[in-house]
Amino acid sequence: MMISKKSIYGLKALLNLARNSERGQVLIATLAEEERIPKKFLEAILLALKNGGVLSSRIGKGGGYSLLASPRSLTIGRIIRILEGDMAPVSCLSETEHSRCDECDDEASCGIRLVMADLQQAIGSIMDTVTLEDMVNRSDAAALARNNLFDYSI
Amino acid sequence: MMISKKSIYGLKALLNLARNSERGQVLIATLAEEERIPKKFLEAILLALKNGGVLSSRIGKGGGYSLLASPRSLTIGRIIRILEGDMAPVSCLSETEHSRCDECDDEASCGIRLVMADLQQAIGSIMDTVTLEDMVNRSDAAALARNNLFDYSI
DNA sequence: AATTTAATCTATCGGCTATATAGATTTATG
DNA sequence: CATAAATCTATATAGCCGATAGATTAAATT
Repeated sequence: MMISKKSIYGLKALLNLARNSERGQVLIATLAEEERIPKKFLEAILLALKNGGVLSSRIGKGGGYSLLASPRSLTIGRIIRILEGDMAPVSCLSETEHSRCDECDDEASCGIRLVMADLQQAIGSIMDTVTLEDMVNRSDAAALARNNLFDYSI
Repeated sequence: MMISKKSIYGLKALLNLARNSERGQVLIATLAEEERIPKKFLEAILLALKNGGVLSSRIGKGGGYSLLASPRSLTIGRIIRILEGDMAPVSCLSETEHSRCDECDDEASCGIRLVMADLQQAIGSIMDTVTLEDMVNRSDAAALARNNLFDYSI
């Protein structure tokens, strides 16, 4: 039921890029350091995101990674699907490989599947709606609110 | 992001018990066979559910397991929490152990955490609402609809 | 008391996946 | 050509998931 570190790291890196669009190409090493992510691990993650069409990269001097999609159109769901593979709570609801349930005779009337389909729907309605930009904005708003509180409390 | 087999097995066993309330005490072996669950594995699951206050058991001849809570009041969320431990999408949102996030400076303004909190809320609003009885009813309704369709299509 | 039944406890195991690291290679820049 | 940086290949380690085996305890029946 938990999101992997891979996805968290990926999200952090993307959020960093979204926040610093003026920097152009950013080095893996820079992202790794700023977000405290194991560099080698981040390599694989960014590569996957590139293959997923979310990032572009340039090799060699002056190279690095940059966002391909706009933060306003890039949903967290798309990112998680690339890194996690799927967001189905049970395998018989997988969007990619329809691996049918070994154990249940009739999928259509499986009570568990029915509930899980609702759950999948609820998850999707958040994940496929919230964008990178939304996350940045919400984060900024929260930080601001916190600072204001801090100012007055002293 | 997926629910473990442990939870699926547990749910199936509980649904079986909910459907056959007239049987009284039911053997692990019976549940294992009817639901095609590895018996030894099911043992541990039922034991956990008993310790979670959901089942009662009787040892010895004529013994077995039976539901302690009523199917109408037993939510799927409660079951999953017992078997899965938690339903938090990220560890820093865990309900049990508040394991604070290693890597993020300020939890309150972490964009990822903010979205995941919404997700957790959405998940909970389903899981803590749907009961065993609901699942049985929905399953029956789906099976009925399917059979009717079948009747007319011939 | 003896026997049978069935849950409970203890221990273990293979395999898979998540996380992480190392080194070699390719591609581009100047 | 030298340098910089991504990319590829390979590996390691740990931990957890799913599953199994055997011994033990508790209750019921005879």
